Amino acid sequence: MEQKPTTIKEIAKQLNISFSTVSRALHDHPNIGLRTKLRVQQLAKELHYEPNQTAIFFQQRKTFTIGVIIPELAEAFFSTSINGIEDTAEKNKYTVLLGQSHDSEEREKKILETMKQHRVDGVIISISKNTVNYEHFESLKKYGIPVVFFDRIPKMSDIHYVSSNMISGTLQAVSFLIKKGHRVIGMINGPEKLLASQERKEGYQQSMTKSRLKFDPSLVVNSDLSLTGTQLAMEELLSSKRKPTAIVTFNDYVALDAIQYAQKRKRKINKDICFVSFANLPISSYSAYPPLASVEQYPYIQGQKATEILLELMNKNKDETGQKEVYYKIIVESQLVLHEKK
Amino acid sequence: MEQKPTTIKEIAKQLNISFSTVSRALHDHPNIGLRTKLRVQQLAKELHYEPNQTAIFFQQRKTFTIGVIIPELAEAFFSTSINGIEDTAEKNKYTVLLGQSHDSEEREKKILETMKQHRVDGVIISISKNTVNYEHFESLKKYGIPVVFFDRIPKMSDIHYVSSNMISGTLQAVSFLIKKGHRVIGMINGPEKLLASQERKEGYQQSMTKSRLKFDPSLVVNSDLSLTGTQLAMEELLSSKRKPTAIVTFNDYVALDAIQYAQKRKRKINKDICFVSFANLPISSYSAYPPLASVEQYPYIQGQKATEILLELMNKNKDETGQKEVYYKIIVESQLVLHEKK
DNA sequence: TTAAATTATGCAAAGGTTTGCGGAGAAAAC
DNA sequence: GTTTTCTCCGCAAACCTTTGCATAATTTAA
Repeated sequence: MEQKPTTIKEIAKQLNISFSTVSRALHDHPNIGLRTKLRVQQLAKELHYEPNQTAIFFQQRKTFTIGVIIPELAEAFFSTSINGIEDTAEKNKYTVLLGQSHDSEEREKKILETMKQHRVDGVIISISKNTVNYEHFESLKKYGIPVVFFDRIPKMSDIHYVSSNMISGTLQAVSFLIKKGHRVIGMINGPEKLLASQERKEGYQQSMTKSRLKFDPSLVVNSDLSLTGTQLAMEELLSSKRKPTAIVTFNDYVALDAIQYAQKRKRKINKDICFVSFANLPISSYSAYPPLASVEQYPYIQGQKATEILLELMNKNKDETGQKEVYYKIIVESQLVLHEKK
Repeated sequence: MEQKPTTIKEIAKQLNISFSTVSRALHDHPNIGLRTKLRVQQLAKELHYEPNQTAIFFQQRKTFTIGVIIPELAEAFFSTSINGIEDTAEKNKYTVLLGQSHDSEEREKKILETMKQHRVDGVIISISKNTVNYEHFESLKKYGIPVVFFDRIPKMSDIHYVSSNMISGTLQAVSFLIKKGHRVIGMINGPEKLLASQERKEGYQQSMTKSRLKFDPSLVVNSDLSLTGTQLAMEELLSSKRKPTAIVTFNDYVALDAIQYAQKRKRKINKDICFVSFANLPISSYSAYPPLASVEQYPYIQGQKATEILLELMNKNKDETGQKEVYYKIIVESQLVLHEKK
């Protein structure tokens, strides 16, 4: 019973005109008679004509598809940013091909490979925290597939990216704690390789200097963001000589793990020790002891911006090629959000 | 600088053979001389030949893409099930085109439309809770695009689906509470239209009857799953004449909202009132008062199964067409998981 | 050697669409 | 009435690949 989709040829045959005429009629091409145009559009509707996109993709060397690769969908930050990506893409008639690296470089490569084969028009990517090799990104360039990075950005020059301002975000967070009277402030940072970690450290250092406090590098420890990684980091901080009374954590997940660990170690949350973190996830509003405040990074906007840049890059290609490229480096401001006590 | 991708024609020209030979050489076709095969494969590698998938898609009338539509990526249940889908798809060389309905029927339709245009080979969908009209699903059938539903399933006959066994899940949940001594048990159910809601009610009723307890329909209230919806539902239960000492909620999000509301109303959690819910999300492990237990629905497995069915449907099409169709109705068993006290 | 069987290669069509170019026919200008 | 100018439409190529069928080349059998 499966009906074959109507084609332009079919319409042409029934109307006894050439299929190029049909094509033009359907596209409101100027060189077309009003009469025939209407006849064609009429019949097209009757036969439920729908253009064969695969043919068009092929013909136009374009797929109106963008590939999106992120580490982990389950993390609220990423699923929210995908909302921004998807909405923007949809508005511009693009669809989203999704891939998760699960923080494996190998998977990341493989997904990128598949996407290249699927001839995506562009790629948005937040790299795996374990990715050390950047060749697979370079290779996309050769094929003229534009790439926009966001949030987790590789240390490469000549790339487009959008990220949130971690330096100023950290500044806000640390200043907030200092204003509350804390003098010894620890930091559980993420993997050192990540740009985001470096910026947090930078921001931490800046605000300490600003307030004429000593910057003690031993108070900045790294976690690989896993539960045990965070616990190790906490252990290190809690057993440090200069007992920190407040800790800034890499994100809310780390914060929650850290808080649980602090409780296990008999620290009274918000008395013995306070927490401030990043991401401002809804999860923390349900938590028993949420961090005092969290730096909102506006993932939706980041996704949106990244997509807008990509759209521009994908369309530019046609017109002005060969000009020296300008690289977009968009910084989305972050904002410390206080968690109200209930 | 942008190099044009190598085509089969290019290889053929350089080797002075016909491009059909090249095609066959690259596919290890039996009718091909070993010498030429090697020569071709050698050159293909040198020129970094990569087949133009869009051409192949077009030629084969297949895109190796499956569309996945879910209500909300941010919900852990769905993002986990997508993991199952993506992994299974990837293993079979399929890619995933993603769309979120955000629980809007209109968006759902639109996404489906776009996916149809993109000529996806099949669709996996968990429908929006506000979808009342099912025409857009029917229409896919006409085009021979197989659809597999999961978790949120429309009330249609002749469909393929996978869902978790809510009846037995609810049975486990309620029995658990009864065994703990509760006699008056309330339920905050989801929207009545959802099959999942009906099944929960069914399970609730069954276990009451089984234990020779009276089934009181006024103890089963519905929430639209929003915060206020849940609060309204809670208000109704708390003000009911027969004070329930335990409540089964539609999912963990509802549970957390309900628990917060109960606290606001000065109920002591796990003393005055206990909660059991569905989904078993990691979120609840961070919560101050998580539900006592939660019914794990194995979203990853659901996604996996749905994809496996879809793969089968997509491949069947070719061979045996016209046979009367068999509809898959896969029930994934659910499992009550107790939350340890710490 | 030659005929027969086998193996390797080429030809050409098909899949649906867009688009530059040329030409037919009609309207306008002289 | 002839030429010029438009307006509208058809032809055909191109995008790249796969594949059935025919044919050329080679091997095997007689």
